[in-house]
Amino acid sequence: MATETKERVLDAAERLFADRGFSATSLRDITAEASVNLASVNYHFGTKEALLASVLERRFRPINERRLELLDEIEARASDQPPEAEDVLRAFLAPPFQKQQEWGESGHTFLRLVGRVHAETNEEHRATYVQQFDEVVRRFTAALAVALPHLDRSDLRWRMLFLIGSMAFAMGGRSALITRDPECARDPDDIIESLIQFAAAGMSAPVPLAVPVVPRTKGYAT
Amino acid sequence: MATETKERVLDAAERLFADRGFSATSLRDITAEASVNLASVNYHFGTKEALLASVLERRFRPINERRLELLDEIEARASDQPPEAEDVLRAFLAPPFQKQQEWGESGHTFLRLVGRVHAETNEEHRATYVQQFDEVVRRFTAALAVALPHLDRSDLRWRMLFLIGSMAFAMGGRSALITRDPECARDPDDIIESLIQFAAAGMSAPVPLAVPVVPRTKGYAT
DNA sequence: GTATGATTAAAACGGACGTTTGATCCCTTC
DNA sequence: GAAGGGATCAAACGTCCGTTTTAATCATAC
Repeated sequence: MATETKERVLDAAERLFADRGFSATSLRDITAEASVNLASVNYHFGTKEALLASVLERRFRPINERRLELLDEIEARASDQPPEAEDVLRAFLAPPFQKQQEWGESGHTFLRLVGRVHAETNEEHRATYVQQFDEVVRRFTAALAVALPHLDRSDLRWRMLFLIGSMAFAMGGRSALITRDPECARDPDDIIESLIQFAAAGMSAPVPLAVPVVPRTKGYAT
Repeated sequence: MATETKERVLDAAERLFADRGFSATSLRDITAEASVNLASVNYHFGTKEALLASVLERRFRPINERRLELLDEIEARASDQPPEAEDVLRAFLAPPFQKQQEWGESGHTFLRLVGRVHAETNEEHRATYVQQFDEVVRRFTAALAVALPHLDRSDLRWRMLFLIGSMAFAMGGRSALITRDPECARDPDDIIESLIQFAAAGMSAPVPLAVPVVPRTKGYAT
């Protein structure tokens, strides 16, 4: 059956990419793990690169759809006043963790992969998935700009970068910092709440008065 | 000259590992970039893995020494009362960015590598550098536990994970979120300050169960 | 000048990689 | 039950990998 083989390959690739990274995982590893023939990857997906894109898209599409859905609700509910920053952050941060719970074990595997993909700076690889986030980033940046009017464009962008870093590491969740201490184990709902507390406070933090209101000119440094 | 070849290899490896990742970079890439013979890597470093360890150690040792030095000062200065969380965070976050400025271009390259290494979950690779952070993590965890007494052990660990995620992404700094917008360019000193604001607020955020929800003050200024 | 030990150079090693190829299977459709 | 076509299979393709080997080079001490 075609669909079964494709699913098995996707599952195995997701697991191995998450564990070892893209380059360090061979198609032979994947097909052995999936108990399918080596050639079936190229038959069904074309190339290894396209396989990675499929792995990511299978998970990210529903996550990003859910994010935008929640943001739509927030903006519809408070149409004339600015939305609460915490609500916007929740709409952004919660869906991956909730989908993880839906998806069970392979959902957890996927979150590790996400953390890894976020660190992939390779330009070619990045192009394969960056567009998946394009609309999400644009919409949430705009919503947060309204919810956090004390941040200028640059502050907002940088804090969003910090936010995404926190999220990526929370998703990975396998840092020795946490895993070595069984007392620190948490289920996804608690991680979401901790992360939202942290992120909401960080995003809402005042900016020091010294920061210039005037846009920074080029070559300002040194 | 022995030292010159080693340095050239370390510089090239640092640059290429940062750009492409460990597995995706071949020794032939590195030696071509460094204009040295292929065999010199194995001669001087033994294996590719050991080369990565050398690349990381060359940068991390002075950074972590500086971190501990600053923490020593803080703890000596306020020997009987708890230190300020922001000061502790600054001692942890500032050194990599300051060293980057000392080191110039290759310092910037290294920061990208750090972001990548933090996402490396491969167990064998991790073991090669985790011990470099062992004392740093232990000391700073203890200091933050004193500075932030409203956090229990688990909260503190998780927030430190979020913190390190923010730091790793700030170090990478090449996210499309930032690089696509020249207006958002910042020099390292400003990045440090932004990151410390974000991190201090996030780490200090109240814990919902322990403390009733504090109405968020719309912090426009201090 | 020559011996010596460290460094560089060139070439080759076996193996693993992503991908392609034809043959073969299996299931649908007539 | 024959035909057709998508799916699977074992095998092989050429390439690149990390590492090793062997020879040449260099500086220095005798």
